[in-house]
Amino acid sequence: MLPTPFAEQVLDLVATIPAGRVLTYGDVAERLGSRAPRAVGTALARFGGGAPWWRVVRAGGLLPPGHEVRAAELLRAEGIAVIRSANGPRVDLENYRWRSAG
DNA sequence: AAGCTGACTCGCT
DNA sequence: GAGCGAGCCAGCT
Repeated sequence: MLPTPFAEQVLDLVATIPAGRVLTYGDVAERLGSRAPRAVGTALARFGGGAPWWRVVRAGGLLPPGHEVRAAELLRAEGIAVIRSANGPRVDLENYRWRSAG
């Protein structure tokens, strides 16, 4: 399967996220002028292999379902503190959320 | 063309 | 703070 144009946009943007910073699915979608965070997740699920998918987290800083452990390790390796909560591991968006345009 | 599914999000309890 | 339900968009069958 070839990446859809939307998926390519997602991968391209995710690739620009600096190490030590994170973005939410909603942020990625919004930066692409879209309102489909779910499509962002799908794109990373299918084609995220070559992109820093762990820098994309759910709203509230929650890690991607089914990839919490893997993402937590990679994030910690970049200096991002992963906090454990009942609903899953999460990062502090206030401190690590990436803002390239303010 | 119509319907189903999904690495989501927001509002309420 | 944590759990449940409805809403939205893009892709696939």
